[in-house]
Amino acid sequence: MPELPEVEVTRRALAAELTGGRIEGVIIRSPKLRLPIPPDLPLLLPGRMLREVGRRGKYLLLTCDDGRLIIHLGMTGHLRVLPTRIAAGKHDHLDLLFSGGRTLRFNDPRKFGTVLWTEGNPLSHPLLAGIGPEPLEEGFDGDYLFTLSRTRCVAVKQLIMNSSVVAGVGNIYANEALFRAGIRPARPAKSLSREECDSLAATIRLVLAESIHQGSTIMNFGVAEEPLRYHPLDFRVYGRGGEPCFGCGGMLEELRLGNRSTVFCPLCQG
DNA sequence: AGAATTACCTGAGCGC
DNA sequence: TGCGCTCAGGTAATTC
Repeated sequence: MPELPEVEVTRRALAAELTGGRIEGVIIRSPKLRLPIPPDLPLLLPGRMLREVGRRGKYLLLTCDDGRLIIHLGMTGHLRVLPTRIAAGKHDHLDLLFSGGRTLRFNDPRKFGTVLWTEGNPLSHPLLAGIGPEPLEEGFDGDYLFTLSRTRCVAVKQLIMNSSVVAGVGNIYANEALFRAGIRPARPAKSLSREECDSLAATIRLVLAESIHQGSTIMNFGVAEEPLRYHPLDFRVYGRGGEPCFGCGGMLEELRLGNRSTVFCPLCQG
């Protein structure tokens, strides 16, 4: 599932491929997403140039003349740039037809994704206004985490997955960051020391940056026949419950926190 | 305010 | 082969 690194890799690819392109047509094949695709996109978008591709958390912001598309990939959504017109398939919801014959295609089997249009300040849009600091930018560090966690009894893993606390940390990277910081996921957030908050913030930044870097090197964005390859990393704990810890060889344990699969090493994560 | 719960959705993997 | 079941999980909305 796309998490922040996958969204960032997608952002870079879209920016490289489509910045400066003009939207000539819009085809809504299936508007039915959790939030429906606005039916007036085919009237609104043609003639506008794509100026910039930004990101806020896991939301992509496709800034056009006098407005922008807000796109979230949900659990199973993906975007592809097709070099030519290619017949649509199952779960293809939306095509943006660009100048030069290229198509930006949005596909999402599970329909958790989002495509919206806004002409106001995107950061004050209801979906984006309450999102916490970007983990890779100024404002997210151990000091911030420490201060914020003093009154929180919730498990630290749930805290860092809360988008109002920090943007874009999903289940995979929450598991990975806690393992690499040596912190047990079920620890009450308020029990973390200042040093542990420093370590956790730094580790979140590290695992996200690593994955963005590796993802960028294997991007195959233009290949129509294949799904985008994400996740170049072999995860150290995610999906490995019951298997040996790479650190100590002991068996990784699995439990559920906030109804999310949680894997950790009982020895390495004190 | 913080925390817990639920709804949304389909494909994959499983046991039988 | 196929049926029915469980699981995967980001986010918003709802409730406590």
